[in-house]
Amino acid sequence: MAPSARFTEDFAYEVLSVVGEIPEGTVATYGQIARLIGRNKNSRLVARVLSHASDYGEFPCHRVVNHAGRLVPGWPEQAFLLRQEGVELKDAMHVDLRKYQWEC
DNA sequence: AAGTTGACAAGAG
DNA sequence: ACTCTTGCCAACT
Repeated sequence: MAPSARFTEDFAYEVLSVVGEIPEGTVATYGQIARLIGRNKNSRLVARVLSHASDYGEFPCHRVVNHAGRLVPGWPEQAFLLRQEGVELKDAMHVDLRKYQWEC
C-alpha cells in the first residue's frame, strides 16, 4: 500500500498499465500515454508517475520519451537499454520516433 | 499559504 | 532544430 497515495492510485495504475503494454523495440510519448488514459492535459503527471514507478513495481519506463523523442535528462542508461531492444538512436539523447513510436 | 520546480505538450517566432 | 510563452497539475521549499 502506498505510504501516502501520490496523485491517486487510479492515475498511477492507469499510467503503469499502459507503460506495461509498450512492446519491446518501441517507445511511447508522455502525451500519448496521457491521452490513452483520458488525461491529455496531465502529461507532466505521467512523467511523475514514471519517476516513482519503482515504488509501484518494475516497469519498462525506459520506453517512454518526450514529444521530441528526447530521452530522459539525467538518465544516460536509458539510451543503452533502448539500443539493446533494437531502437535506433538519432543522437545520444534522441530516438527515431517516426520508426519506433508505439501505435495503439 | 504562496512561489518555484519538473522524466511535458503545443503553438509561435 | 531551437528558444520563448502558455497551460497543466502535483510535489517541494
